[in-house]
Amino acid sequence: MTGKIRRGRPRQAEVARLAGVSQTTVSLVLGGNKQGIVIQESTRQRVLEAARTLGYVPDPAARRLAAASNNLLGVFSFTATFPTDPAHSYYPFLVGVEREAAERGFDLVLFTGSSSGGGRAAAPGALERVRLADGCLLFGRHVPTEPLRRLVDDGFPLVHVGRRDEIAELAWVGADYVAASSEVVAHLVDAGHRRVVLVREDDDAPASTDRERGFREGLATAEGTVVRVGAPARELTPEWVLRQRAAGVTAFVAEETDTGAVWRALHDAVAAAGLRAPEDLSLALLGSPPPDLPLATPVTGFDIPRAELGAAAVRALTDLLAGQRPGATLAGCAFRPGATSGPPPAKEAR
Amino acid sequence: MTGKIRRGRPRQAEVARLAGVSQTTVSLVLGGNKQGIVIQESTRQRVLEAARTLGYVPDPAARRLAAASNNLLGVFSFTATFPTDPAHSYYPFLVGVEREAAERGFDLVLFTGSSSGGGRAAAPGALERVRLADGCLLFGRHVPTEPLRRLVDDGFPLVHVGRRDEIAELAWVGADYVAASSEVVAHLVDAGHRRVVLVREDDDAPASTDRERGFREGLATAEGTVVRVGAPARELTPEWVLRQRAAGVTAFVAEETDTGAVWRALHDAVAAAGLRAPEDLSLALLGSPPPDLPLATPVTGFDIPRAELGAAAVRALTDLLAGQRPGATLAGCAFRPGATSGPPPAKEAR
DNA sequence: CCACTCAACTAATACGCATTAGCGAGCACG
DNA sequence: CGTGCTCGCTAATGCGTATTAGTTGAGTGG
Repeated sequence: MTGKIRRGRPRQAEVARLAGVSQTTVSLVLGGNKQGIVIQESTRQRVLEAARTLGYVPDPAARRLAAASNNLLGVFSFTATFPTDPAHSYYPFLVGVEREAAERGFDLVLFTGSSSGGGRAAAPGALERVRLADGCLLFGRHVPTEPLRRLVDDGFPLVHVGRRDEIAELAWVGADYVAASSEVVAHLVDAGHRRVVLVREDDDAPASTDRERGFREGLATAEGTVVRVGAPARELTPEWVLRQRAAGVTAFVAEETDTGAVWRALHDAVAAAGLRAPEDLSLALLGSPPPDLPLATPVTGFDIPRAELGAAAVRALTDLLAGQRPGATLAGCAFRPGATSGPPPAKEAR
Repeated sequence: MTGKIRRGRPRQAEVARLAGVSQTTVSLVLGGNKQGIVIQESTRQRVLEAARTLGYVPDPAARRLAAASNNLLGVFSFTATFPTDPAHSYYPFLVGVEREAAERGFDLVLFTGSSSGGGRAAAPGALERVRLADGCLLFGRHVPTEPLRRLVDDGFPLVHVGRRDEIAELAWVGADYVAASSEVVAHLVDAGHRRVVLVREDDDAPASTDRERGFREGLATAEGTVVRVGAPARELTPEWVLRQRAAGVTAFVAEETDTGAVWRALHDAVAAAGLRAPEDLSLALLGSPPPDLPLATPVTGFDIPRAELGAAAVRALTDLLAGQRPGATLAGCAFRPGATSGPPPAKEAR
């Protein structure tokens, strides 16, 4: 059978033969030539010409094996990178990742191991595959610690997108939720609110605690309470809202989570109580509203610069590759004035 | 520079030393051992034990070098894979691609060469980079023929997503636009329309000509005109719409393109003319509306099974890799009744 | 004119694993 | 007691590239 023609990829040796030089010379011309070995221009040109003619492309595996690099950056997440529902995807990050990687001459390897069968269970050792690339970007909060530590200990360049503290040596880039949350709350306080409530999930993810910290910072002299809810939809009732208002609360702040459950519940409770923002009270969201819940009015809050974070992650990773220790990047979030907040209602102010 | 400290990962050789066997034996025990070489159980156990003790993990690069394939499928397009505007992206295809690739144990390489700098000009030889993978998926209508031919001639496994006829040996998978377009138009004709206009871009991509063919087939006895526009937004004016109507046209059909420009322009022109679908005229789209243009009413047209096409492309590619010739796949599109079409307005019918 | 440097390459080797060929011991058979 | 086999394992080699250690031929200086 002729079908299995493995003629495909030309090797350096073939380029060498065509150019009438040694394989070493080809490697020197086409590879990095970090040693600064001098090659005559005419020879160089002959080699380049031959390589172009044959369509030579270096083998990433061989390159990697020979202890160099292969211009490949990995992208790994433990959920599918392209889930059926785009709302849960890393698409916004990937926009920045692709742009920045292209700019720096890297191609991207999407490790699909995690999503095998479209199911949940990741194959054991799936993470190990990333070693094919020069370095790897990690997405999502659910990357298990143990296999990760292995890679980190071996000095494999890794950058986690999103804050990640339990492995000290693991580089990460994240958004500055503290500053952004603080800014949103300060905006409310400036508008005249004296009592503000933060509603958050009962969960201690860094993203949540950061927001709470920012909330407190932004309060300054105003008074704030934090309410932790386990089951938002059940606990955030219209009665609860009215009770808070009776106690003098004029502004409600919700944290953003994967599901947007807290914001949804708060929003629904307010509506069910017959109240409207910003006339009767002010509402703010520490993040962006879930994309599947298109509201007529834009919500006061902030936008996470996802594409920028993706790009920053690539930069951090290439820094690592260059042997530099990148400082953990904290990207600023853009304040979104929105239209769900304003001055507290007159009758209740002061 | 001392470089990376190599002490991290143990090699098969070290496992072998600890277990008191040869490296070959370790490879046999831990690797596939496709040859079915017999190893005594006690030896096997000793090797496994040693591997566990040292925390051995195979080096994918070395493994792939030795195995002459790297389990990498390429994804290439001449526009950015993740454009800033998700509407233009291949996301829906990628959903299927990722799923299917994962199922078959392949990782994906996204070649960013095409999008370098976010600009249009592709670096010369960008396509050559795909040789790094075992095979490659091609997206988009604008992949230039010449570099492509090179790869095909070399026997490099390639599958184009979307019909592609000018290179006979190039495998492709596509949607059956002819049948789907025909169905949509027939739906209009059945509803009573006697004069229908198709608006398409002035471009001869197979996807466009197929739609036009389907349009003609669907007309049957009704009368149809095809209008080619170069600059949709400028040429499709409200006046143009009114003129068509005066000439007896009661239904307008637009082709779907990457940008959705034609549909947008048509839609806007109709609205600007003060006309409404389906009361005053019928509108249909040979494809899906751009996702960033959320309309209240669903549009009459058809849905391209993008994820399914992506998956089919991966299957075709792995078939090629296995040495089989895959038949070109034509996936059927689902008719979408929508609510922008109906019977022609009474006063003008007949 | 000979040791000596320098430019421009090349030969040889390492990387970690898979695979192929082969080797020694034990055993059955004639 | 020699031939032939099978079992269980190992030595050797190759994959494609990067790197290190030469090698050669031309020029330089004394």
